[in-house]
Amino acid sequence: MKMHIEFRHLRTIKAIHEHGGVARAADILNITQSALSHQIKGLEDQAGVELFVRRSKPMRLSSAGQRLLRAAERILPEIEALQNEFDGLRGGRSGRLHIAIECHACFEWLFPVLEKFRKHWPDVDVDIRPGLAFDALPALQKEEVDLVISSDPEDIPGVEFKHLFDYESVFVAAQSHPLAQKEYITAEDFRDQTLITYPVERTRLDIFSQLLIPNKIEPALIRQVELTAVILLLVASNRGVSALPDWVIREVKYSSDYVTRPITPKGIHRKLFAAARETDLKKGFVADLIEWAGLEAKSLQSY
Amino acid sequence: MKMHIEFRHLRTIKAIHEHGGVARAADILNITQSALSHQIKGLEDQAGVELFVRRSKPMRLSSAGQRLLRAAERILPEIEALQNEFDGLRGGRSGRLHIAIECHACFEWLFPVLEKFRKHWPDVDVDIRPGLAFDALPALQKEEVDLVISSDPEDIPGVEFKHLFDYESVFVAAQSHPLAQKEYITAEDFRDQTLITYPVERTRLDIFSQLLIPNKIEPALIRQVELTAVILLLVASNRGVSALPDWVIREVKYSSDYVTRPITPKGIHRKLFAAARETDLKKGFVADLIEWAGLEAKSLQSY
DNA sequence: GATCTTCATTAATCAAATTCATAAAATTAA
DNA sequence: TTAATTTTATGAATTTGATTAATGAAGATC
Repeated sequence: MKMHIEFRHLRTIKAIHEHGGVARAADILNITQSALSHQIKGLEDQAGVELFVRRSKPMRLSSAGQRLLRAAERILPEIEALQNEFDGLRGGRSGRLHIAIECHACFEWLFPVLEKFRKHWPDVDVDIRPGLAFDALPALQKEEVDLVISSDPEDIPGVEFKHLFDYESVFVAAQSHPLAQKEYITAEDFRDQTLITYPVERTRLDIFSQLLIPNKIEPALIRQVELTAVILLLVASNRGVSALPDWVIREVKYSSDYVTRPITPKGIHRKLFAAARETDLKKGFVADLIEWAGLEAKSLQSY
Repeated sequence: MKMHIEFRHLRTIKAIHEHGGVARAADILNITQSALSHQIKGLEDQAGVELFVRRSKPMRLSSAGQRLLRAAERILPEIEALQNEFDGLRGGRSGRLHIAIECHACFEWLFPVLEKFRKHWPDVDVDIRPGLAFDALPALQKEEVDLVISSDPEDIPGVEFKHLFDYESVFVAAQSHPLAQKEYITAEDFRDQTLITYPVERTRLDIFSQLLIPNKIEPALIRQVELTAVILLLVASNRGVSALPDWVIREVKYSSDYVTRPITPKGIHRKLFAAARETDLKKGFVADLIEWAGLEAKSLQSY
């Protein structure tokens, strides 16, 4: 009454069927014929079912045996794929790279990087997860995510922040907008404006975290828009103002009817980092992605 | 460097994930915590991959571990279903009943029987296979098929023929047909007729095996038609004559513009049998099907 | 900081898969 | 037909490897 079905049994059934006989199967499986005979007997005992028809000599699968064979043919490839995947994982050829981005606009430059990445590391399972952007760093520690794009480095054991590039958060408005006349923009200037932002928490928007929250200023109206191109469109047609990373504006040029101005006399300057677990940084594909992200960033700066 | 992935490992991964921790999982699996620890270590060694993150205490699945979990959740239900199926098989509740029919017309009375059967034995995998009707008996021995409906019992070891019912193969023609005047039909009568038959080999048609072949008579034309109703339609509209089991004609009455006559003075009388392996005859569902087939046959006779 | 969990490790034990040697049954060849 | 060959089954010995018990270390929790 012991002995469960094991992979060994599935392999046995498959081999016996494919090579027509226990002896031949035993050869293929590098095992004695006796072992297979015992194995089958054991399996038939515990299942309480005849797996083979023994009327004629090279014994054939019974109907129950055929049912088992079908299961084997579905299950075995699955487990082999898994083994291969682990082999690839060990060799660093395959793996998982789930990226959490804290900065919404980062889609813009991340996509071309991921395109290149996909080509070079086809066996790596890439994904972007903007959803859990809030507590991305804990998720990184828990291995729920493998890379975080963030502007706020923290000192977390086991997690390393790699500097990607610097950027400036700039004010954008239509050419005809009154504030377009000013040399630079201040917090006060936003008080009676319609501010267009990405649909994320305020704390994750530079304009709030760096300017409006410290100065306790609330814009007249906030309008949330998903796509960068649409934000710029709305700004150009004077439906509001916005604050965006400088490279976004250089990249997306659907209209030139807007102007940019620094925010505060010195401007809001920020850095962007890629955070990954130290153990993962040794992996080729993680290192590559970070390197390519830096390169892509540079090419954006050089306009 | 030994140890393959086994079902035990899949169950372990699943249990650890579901119950959040090795100790709790061990409890569920009726095994010591130590055993699981060893098991995981062994698996990680052979896969060469860390399956768990051990940074924090109730340890969590790593990305590789999550991949393994996904596989486990696909594979385990499959093997459990198989176990249940075998349990049912042992109890005679489930099983396979693939039927080969040698007589084409038998569809007619077999379908209602199978309807009843399906209701009483929902876990039995029923199928009709008219395709391999030629060498059905060898297929029965090889367990490629489980029941054969045949008119020609043979003495095969391990196979038993159960008598179902007697029938007569009768001649059918339009009322206006010249042969409709005769008391009975002879082989000679077919020489200048268009004979309508089912699209199967001649040897499997009573009219050929019992009359035309022994008498070396060839009909003027043979037309093959699949459906019984269509055969009777064609006969009624005088496009040819046919020979069918008497119960078929009683059953299908789309037209009454045809008459039936015995073939030869005594008529062609035949018996129909169900053949099954002796070992299967003990099974409840096989016995039931044969019994119900007999009953259905009787109800056909009683018109 | 003391206590309680949770997991890892070592050595011993125990179960079961495999092997070896051999028999039995069926198939094929002579 | 017998003889030779192939194929599967069996029993006892062996080896493998999974499990356990006992204990230690490292977090977590209060």
